[in-house]
Amino acid sequence: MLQRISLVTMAATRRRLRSSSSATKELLDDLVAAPKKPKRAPKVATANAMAKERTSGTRAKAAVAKPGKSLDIVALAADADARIVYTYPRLVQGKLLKRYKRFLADIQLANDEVVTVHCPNTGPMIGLLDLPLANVQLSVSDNPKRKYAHTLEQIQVHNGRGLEWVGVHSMSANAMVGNALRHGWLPDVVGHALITKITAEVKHTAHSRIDFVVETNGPKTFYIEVKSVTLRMDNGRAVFPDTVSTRAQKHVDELIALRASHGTSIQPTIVFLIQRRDSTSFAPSTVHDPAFAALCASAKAAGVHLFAYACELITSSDAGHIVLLPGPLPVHTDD
DNA sequence: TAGGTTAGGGGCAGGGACGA
DNA sequence: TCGTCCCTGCCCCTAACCTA
Repeated sequence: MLQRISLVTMAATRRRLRSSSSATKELLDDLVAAPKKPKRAPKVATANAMAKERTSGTRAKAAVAKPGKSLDIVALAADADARIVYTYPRLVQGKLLKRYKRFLADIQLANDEVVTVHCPNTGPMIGLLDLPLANVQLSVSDNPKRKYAHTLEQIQVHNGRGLEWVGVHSMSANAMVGNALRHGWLPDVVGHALITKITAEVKHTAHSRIDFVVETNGPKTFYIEVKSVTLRMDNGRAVFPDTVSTRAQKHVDELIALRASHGTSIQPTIVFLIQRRDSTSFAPSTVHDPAFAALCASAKAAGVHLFAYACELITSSDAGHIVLLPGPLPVHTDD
């Protein structure tokens, strides 16, 4: 029986979340828990545990999904009041001097030391680089193999009304959605049936993986693709992508193909995770990638579900966590 | 032939998955 | 345990093509 449901007690969960030194590690260990072979301890940047592994290629007819990583399901949503989906055991503040070479940024720390950090967002980061010397939050890794110990996690932007933290770690969105699924915080996404199994990174074609496959005691299996959203327009609407993304187009195309090949036995779904709290709705960007927006409209018409959730960074003195905000937000695909 | 434009491809950093 | 593969997409370099 593949079903694995771990019972996490309320006290234990709260204890874990309070323990800043181990919270992230345990959360993420749980998130990617392997049945037998324990994984090595993830570092802060282990959001990459959910890193997508896809290759370009022709869209083959959906094959039988191959098993990926099984995720423990938290039967008792002990910390449902907090809805913490991600924890940074250690954060360092600084000011953004420049971002360059796609993966790098120079940051001035509080002691005036300038460090080069890894920037885990490969996009143009439109709207995030406007403020000179913007405040940033860095996570710190003790992995000796890393060239740069710091990872850029959050940038503070001005949204017209005030300062706002925006998460830039595009791969952490997968970890956040994974945790939300485990805790049952996305009932709109997977229906109200009992989740029996969550598998991450499931290979479903010769060249493609889906972020999550969620099985329930209902008739449908949910195939969920996660997209990280950082850009917000002046009208309060979050949009994705912020540049032409043929890869994102490909992913939507794959979900449409899944729907066409499997009918109603599976439910292809896209979850747009907005890594900021100041958005009131979401839309695929017709400005930055009209083809993607058109594909999303087609996908919706074909039966692919689109959801958008926002989250918020809560910081303490030198740590922080991400809280999933109530949702979903309205998704507009018709304009 | 020279200059400008466009297209294509590789490199970049980090880390998980997978196979040997 | 280790090596390899692959993901992200911008940037830069080179090649191909077009025009004057």
